Amino acid sequence: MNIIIYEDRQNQRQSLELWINNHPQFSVVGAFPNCKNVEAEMHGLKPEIVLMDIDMPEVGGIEGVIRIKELNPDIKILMFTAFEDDDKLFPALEAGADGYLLKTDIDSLFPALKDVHAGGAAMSPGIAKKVLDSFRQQKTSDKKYELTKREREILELLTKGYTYKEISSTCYISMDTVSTHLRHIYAKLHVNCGTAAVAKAIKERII
Amino acid sequence: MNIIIYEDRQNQRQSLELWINNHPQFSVVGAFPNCKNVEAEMHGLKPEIVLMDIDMPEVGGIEGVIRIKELNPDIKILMFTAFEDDDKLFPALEAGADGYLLKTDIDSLFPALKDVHAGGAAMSPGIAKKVLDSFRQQKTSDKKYELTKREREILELLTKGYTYKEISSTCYISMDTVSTHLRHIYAKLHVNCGTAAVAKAIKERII
DNA sequence: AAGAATATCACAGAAACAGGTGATTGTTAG
DNA sequence: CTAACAATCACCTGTTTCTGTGATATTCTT
Repeated sequence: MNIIIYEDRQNQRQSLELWINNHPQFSVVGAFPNCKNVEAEMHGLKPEIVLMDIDMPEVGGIEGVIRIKELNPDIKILMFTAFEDDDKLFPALEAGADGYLLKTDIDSLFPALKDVHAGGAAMSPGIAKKVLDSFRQQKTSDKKYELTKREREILELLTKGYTYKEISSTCYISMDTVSTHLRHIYAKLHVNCGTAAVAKAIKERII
Repeated sequence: MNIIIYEDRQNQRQSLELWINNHPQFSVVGAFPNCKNVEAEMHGLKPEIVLMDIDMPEVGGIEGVIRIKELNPDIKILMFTAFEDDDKLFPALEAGADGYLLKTDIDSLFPALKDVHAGGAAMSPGIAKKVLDSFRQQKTSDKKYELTKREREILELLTKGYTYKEISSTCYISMDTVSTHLRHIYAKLHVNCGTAAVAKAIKERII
């Protein structure tokens, strides 16, 4: 399995390379301090897996992931970094990284390399937790604002872009009643216009 | 570490119990064929981790996760099942499972138990891949409507409930310009009012 | 039976918005 | 260079929405 390493600190890069090359199954075919020339390096060295640091001078790891995945999505990229904060994590995953391993988890490096090579994804447990949480975050509140059935109904029509007039004829009530209901809805959601209400309703899965 | 097992097949349940009890660090304090009485069982046996199958008669594993997490979110739940399909996976994660291990990955059971106990999440590589993919899939339609940077910026402010006036002063542009931008945005999104635009923007993860 | 919550309707003024037309200035890509 | 696009501004008109202040009828709870 051919691997390229991107890591700006020279001693880390070299010891990583040595250590990986010691494993019979893996072979480091290149190691670079940043992603300035990823395109050429991918073409020239044809790695199957890229081990990617994030914080690197000139062209960083997240930009590197974007470029590599654009070039060839089949090249697997395992982030290998000290960063655990969302600012780096989610952009990296969105860019298309196949895994995200913390450097403290170096024991899991070989299994992780095998996992991503097999088409799976590898993540440190804490990272996986963050991903799951963000995945769930969408489905949180529920009854918090205690809208009545009618209010929910009208709010839902509002999110569909209906005007007061359309809502009134859909529900067989007058526009003034629609207006009254929406007034109550705004008060309950602590907003003061339709767009904010719709935003809140959708984000918090009220409708 | 005290563990409860939910697994409908008796021989699997028993051999799992034996095997886990053999490990010095873990102790099975209960094993049941379905989730009919989770509430009582949680109260009586006070487990730290629940190992949860999905397909069980009467009350299944996903319903079990919902009930347990409602009762006490601190109890960690590791799904342990043969199902790899999205129909079971995502509902389980949404319900609040802390990990999802395939039965074929039984080698990873003890590390996974330790990971979830430590507050992390554990997933089989293939499962993690699905989660990452779904995570990314949301942020795809980014270019579908081809909004410009400025348009996205203004749309985002609109979703926050800003009025034209507020947007104009936030962006240091005139209200007429805001109006022009929004007109273009509505045209691109094929809507004709702010609420519909906001609804579409959030639902399709444009902002 | 009284009180609370829900759903309905009305009037009215001020503020905000939608849509049409038209124009200028950069920047970018062919 | 020119055409297309992005971003900006202006004016105008009619419509829609927001907000305040009321009122009535029904149902549900205590």
